[in-house]
Amino acid sequence: MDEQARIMQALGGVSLAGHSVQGGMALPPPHGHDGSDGDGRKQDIGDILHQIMTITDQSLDEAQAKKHGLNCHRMKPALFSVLCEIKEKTGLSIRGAQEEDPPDPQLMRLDNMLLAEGVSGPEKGGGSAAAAAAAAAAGSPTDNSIEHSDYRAKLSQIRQIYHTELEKYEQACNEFTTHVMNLLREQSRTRPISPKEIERMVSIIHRKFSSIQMQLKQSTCEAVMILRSRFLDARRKRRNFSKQATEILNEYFYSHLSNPYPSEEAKEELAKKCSITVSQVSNWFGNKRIRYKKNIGKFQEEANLYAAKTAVTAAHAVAAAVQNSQTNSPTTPNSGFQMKDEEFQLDSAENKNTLLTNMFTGSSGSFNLPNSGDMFMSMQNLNGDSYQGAQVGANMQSQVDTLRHVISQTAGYNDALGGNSMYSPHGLNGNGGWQDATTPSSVISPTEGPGSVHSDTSN
DNA sequence: TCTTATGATTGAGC
DNA sequence: GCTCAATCATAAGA
Repeated sequence: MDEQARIMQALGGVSLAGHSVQGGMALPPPHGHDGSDGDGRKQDIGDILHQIMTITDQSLDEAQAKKHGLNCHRMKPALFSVLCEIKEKTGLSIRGAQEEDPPDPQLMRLDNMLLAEGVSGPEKGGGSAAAAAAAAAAGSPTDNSIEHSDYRAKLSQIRQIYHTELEKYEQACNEFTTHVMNLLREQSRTRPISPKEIERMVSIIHRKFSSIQMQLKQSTCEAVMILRSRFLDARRKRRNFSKQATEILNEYFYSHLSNPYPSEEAKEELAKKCSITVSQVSNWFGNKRIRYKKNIGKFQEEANLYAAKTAVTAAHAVAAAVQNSQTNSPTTPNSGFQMKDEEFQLDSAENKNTLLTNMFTGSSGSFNLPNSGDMFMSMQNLNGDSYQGAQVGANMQSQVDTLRHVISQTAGYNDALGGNSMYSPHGLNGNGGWQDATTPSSVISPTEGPGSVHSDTSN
C-alpha cells in the first residue's frame, strides 16, 4: 500500500476528493460525504481541524504527509481565509494603534540635527553651519582655518562612522526581514498567515531596527554636540590681534577721532587690511570708543603716538609726491586723478614744500590730526601698494589744494600742535557722545585709490 | 599669582 | 541692525 494513502486512511478519511496528491494519485472520495450538503461541509472542516490539532502527536513523516494532504485539500483556501480573518480581527485591536503611531518627535529632532550638521543628507562642502558661524566669529583667520579644518575632519569622521553603521543596520534589517518573510511565507502554507500579516511583521521588524538606528543617531548627535561645543569653546578663546592689525585700527580710530564710526565699506576695508572679520572690526571700534571715552587721559599718549605717525607718514608721502611732480613734465596729463575740491587755490608764490613741511610741524597754520584722518588714509595710499602710478604725475596743485582744505577744516583746533601735546582730545561732546557725528570728517581724498578707506561721514 | 589689557558677548535703547 | 555699557574670559606682563 502506498504510504500516503495509508496515512490518509489513518487520518480517518480526509476529504480530498477531486484533488490529486503528489505522484498523480487520485484519492478516494470521503467516506459518507459527497460534499453537497451543509452538514457534510461542517464535518469536513471539523475533520480538518481535528487533524490540525492532532498533527503534533504524530511522527514527522506522518505530519509531513498530512501537511501535504491538507495543503491540497479543496477546503484549504477557504479555511485559511477564515482563520486569517479571525486572526486579523483579534490582532487588529492590539496592533492597530501601533501602526498609526505618529513619527517620533525625538527621532525627527535627531534627523533634523544630523541634517543640519551635515552628518546625514548630502555632504556639505564646508562642513556645518556651526563651523561656518564659528569661523566668522573666531579670532585669527589662520588659526581659525586650522580649527575649522579640524572641525571638518572630525565631523567627516563622525559622518563616515555614522554612515557605515547605518549601512550595517540597514543591511542587517533587510537580511532579517527577508529571512522572516521567507519563513512566514513558508509557514503560511500551514498557518493562517495573510500577506497583510507578513507586511505587518516586516513593519514591526523595521520599527525595531529603527529604534536601534535611533540609538545610533543619538550617539552621533552626542558626538557632534561634543565636537561642536569644543569647537565653539575655542571661539571664546580670545586671541589678540596682530600688532599690525591693532596699529591699522588705532591709526584709523585716532585719525577719525571726531567721528570714529567707520562705514560698512571702511569696516570691510579695515577687516581686509587687518585680516580680521568685519564684526571684529565693529567690536574693536565699539570697545575702543567706550574705553577711550572712559579714560581719555590714558589714551592721550597713544593718540599722540598715532598722530605723530600719521603726520610723518603723510608728510613723507606728500613730499615724495611733490618732488616727483617737480621732476615730471609740467605737461604731464592728469591721468586718473580727479580734483574734487577746487575751493582753495594755492598761492602761486608759496613754496609748496615749505607749506607741507610747515603744515606738519605746526609752524604754518594748524594741523588737526583727528580731522586729518581721511588725509592720513589717503596719504598712506601714496606709499601703499594700491597707489596708482599714474596718479604720481597727477595734478600736484590739486593735491596741495586739497591738503589746504584739510588744514582749513581744522581751524577750530588750532592749538592741537601748539602745546605740549600734539594731540588734543576732542570730538566728544559734553554728553559723552561724539560731536560732529554727522559732520563730514573726511575731506575727499586726492588719491582715492582702491586702498583708501572712507569714513562714515564721507559717505 | 596678581593686575592690566583686550577681544567677545549680552541686553537695552534707539 | 547699530551702538553703548557692562561684563566675562583670556592673554600678557609685572
